[in-house]
Amino acid sequence: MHDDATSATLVASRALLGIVARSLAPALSEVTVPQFRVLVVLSTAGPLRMGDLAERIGIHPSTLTRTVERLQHGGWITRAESPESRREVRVDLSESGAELVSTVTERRRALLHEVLDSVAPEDREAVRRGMEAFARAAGEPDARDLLELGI
Amino acid sequence: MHDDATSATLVASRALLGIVARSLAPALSEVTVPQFRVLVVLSTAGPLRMGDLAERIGIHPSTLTRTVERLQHGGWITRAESPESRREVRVDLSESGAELVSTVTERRRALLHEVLDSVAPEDREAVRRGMEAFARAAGEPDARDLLELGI
DNA sequence: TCCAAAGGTTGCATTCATACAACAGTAAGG
DNA sequence: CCTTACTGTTGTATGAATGCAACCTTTGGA
Repeated sequence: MHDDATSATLVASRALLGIVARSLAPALSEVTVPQFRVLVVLSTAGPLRMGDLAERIGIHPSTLTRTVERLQHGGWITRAESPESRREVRVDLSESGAELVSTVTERRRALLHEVLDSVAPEDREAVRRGMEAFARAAGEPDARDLLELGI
Repeated sequence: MHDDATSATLVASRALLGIVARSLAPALSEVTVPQFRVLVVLSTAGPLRMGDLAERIGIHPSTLTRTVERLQHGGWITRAESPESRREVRVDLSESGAELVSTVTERRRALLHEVLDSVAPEDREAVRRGMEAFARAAGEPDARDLLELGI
């Protein structure tokens, strides 16, 4: 019965994907997708130990060592001995790293705003209400799923 | 003025991304993202010559040669001499390849349907109308943008 | 004090994507 | 015909992600 809504949402999802992709583009010219994943996790979870970070992302610690090495070299993160234990390594976003992530978010927001500017005024309330209802029904997406796309 | 709608859309976009990611997961356990890109282009554009395909995806022809080699080896595409000119190579989806792509689309549709199932009935019309209005305002996303995400 | 567990890193090996340059075969125009 | 342009592939090189196994440090417990 709500196949119309499904189709409409499918189409809208394509449009949204375009926006997401465009918001991501500048970041992906600086770092790779797996690298950006690391930055995103750090930006939402805060500083983490290598092991925990690897665990969250779902990669082997040795892989993370190399990726983090590259990120540090690029100045996107900081790596320091943990204050608690000298064998633990604490990774955190650098200023540039935090900025890179927030650039993406802001750009996405700006692009959305732009689109909504061109929504017919009489439809705007439906968009707000529809999107809210949809988000409510979908619930928070699993972080693991989002990471798959590097987001 | 429509900041509420922007925020709502931003949140909804995260939910949608989760769905897109989940719909993509099974395919990405079979082929890589760049490989899937090739399949998607073929599924929308139909059979193409190597050169045109490389052009659409935006990669070097020699890169495509290798990627196509892997896809053919996996049985996802077919490669044949063009009927028009013996120096041209015509690439097309195999049955498995077409199936892989449609699996993703169908899965996405199913997941969306499921979410919409749990939208409060009184909101359903708003979702449909809102999504339609949004998609209309956003327009067709640039194929280049979508490819960025491998979609 | 000494040994086992915890936490990371290094060595090593693969796979993939990527591009450039050089090349081979084919088509088309003169 | 013969030369030039077109099409795609091979040779070569690089960089990134990835995992496993071995290893070094540091902790913590006995």
